[in-house]
Amino acid sequence: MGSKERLIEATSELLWERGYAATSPHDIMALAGVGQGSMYHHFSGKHDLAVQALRLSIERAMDANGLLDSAAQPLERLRANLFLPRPGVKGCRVGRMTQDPDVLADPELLGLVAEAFEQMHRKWAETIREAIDAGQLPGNVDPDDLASAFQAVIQGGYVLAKASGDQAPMDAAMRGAAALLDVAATSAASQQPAITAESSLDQILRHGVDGGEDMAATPANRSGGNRLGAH
Amino acid sequence: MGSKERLIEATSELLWERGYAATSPHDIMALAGVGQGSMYHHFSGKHDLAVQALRLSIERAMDANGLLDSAAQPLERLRANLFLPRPGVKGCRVGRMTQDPDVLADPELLGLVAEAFEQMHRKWAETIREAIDAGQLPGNVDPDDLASAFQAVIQGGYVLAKASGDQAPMDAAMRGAAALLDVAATSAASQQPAITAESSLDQILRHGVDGGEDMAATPANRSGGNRLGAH
DNA sequence: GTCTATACATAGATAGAC
DNA sequence: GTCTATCTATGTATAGAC
Repeated sequence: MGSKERLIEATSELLWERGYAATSPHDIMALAGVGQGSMYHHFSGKHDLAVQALRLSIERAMDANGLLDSAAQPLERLRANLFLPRPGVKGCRVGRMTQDPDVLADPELLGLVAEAFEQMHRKWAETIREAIDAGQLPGNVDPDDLASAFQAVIQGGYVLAKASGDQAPMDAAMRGAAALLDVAATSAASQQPAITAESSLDQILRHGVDGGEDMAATPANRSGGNRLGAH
Repeated sequence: MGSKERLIEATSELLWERGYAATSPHDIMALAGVGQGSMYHHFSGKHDLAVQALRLSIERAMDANGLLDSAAQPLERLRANLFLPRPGVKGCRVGRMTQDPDVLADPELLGLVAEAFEQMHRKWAETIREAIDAGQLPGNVDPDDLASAFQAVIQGGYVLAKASGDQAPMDAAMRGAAALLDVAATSAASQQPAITAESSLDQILRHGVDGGEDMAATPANRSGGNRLGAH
């Protein structure tokens, strides 16, 4: 690995650990093990170095979330992505940048971060749409809103973990989000059957218990079978 | 307002806008309109100033979330708190601190942040417990997990808003979280009635519509009924 | 209590030798 | 391509006058 790559790697690490504003060229050179001459030969300065390092970090972060693109059932992809191992206490390489004043003031750096979040949002929303289409989630939730909520719970999970110095609150947040997702999935699965079952009860009550016809083949029966099959 | 108060107010604002590491004593003095002599007379240094300013910020942030302690129905308090107006693009005065390297390295500052998050967590969890006890949320969700999820979705909402420079993604995240909460509430509301309805149906089915023998009361039927009750 | 003057380290970048 | 030397501005704090 040449000096240039080592400098990019070092910058990427320091951007993660200390952010942009608090990282000095001196820190980078020390971690990369190169002198000032090399750094200013390969890069125009701190900004240039940060742009290239951030591109690398974002590329890696997107790859780590490739699970959303897998071939599994959409609902399962959502759950699996929530429970992806994430280094809460170290924080998010990308989300971290949003709190750095010098990043916010730098259109190029901020643009990279914004684009990354938009791209992840599209992935989440697409998978949620598939889940709704497959009847795995209720049709009355907005996929874009839900996508933002999942992005937020992950980013916020990092914040909780860093605040406490402990992974536990982030894991708890993911479990809480997954629990709500499960309730929604159950609701979607029971929606059609539940309505049917209720109306069949209404029918029975309306027609009387000894009315007679078709009992075994009631929707209630099928609903039980469908629900088992759905999961 | 004396120099001391002005200095604390100015520090509080700058901690919010630029964080701790990127805020210099010079910035603070300029914003407060006082000289160096005043600052080092009232405070031992930057750290001391930050501690007192952060205490103030936290106090205000807790007050802003006092809604969770209101007398309204617990579920409504949860929803209302999600939809509290929040300055997404400006970020969270408290959560912001978790991304500052100099805060993470300062036990006193980090301790204040950690304590604030714990306190908010207790508020959320307590309200969620009340909602479950009131039958407004399903009994099988963990209040602590759900509390962490709500804290995270808010903190993450700030991150999304700062990344995009737009309040919209944060609002979307809150709507998404509220939608999941609503599904859970609907599920809880239908739970008790559902059990009753289902068990009455089971009874009808078990005793037979035509006086017959248990044909309708197959395991498949009961499993469908039980699942409605259990979830 | 508040001011100005001063001190010392670090940030970020340039110059020029090898 | 890489190194050391140098430069200017800023961060953080102290000294001492008023």
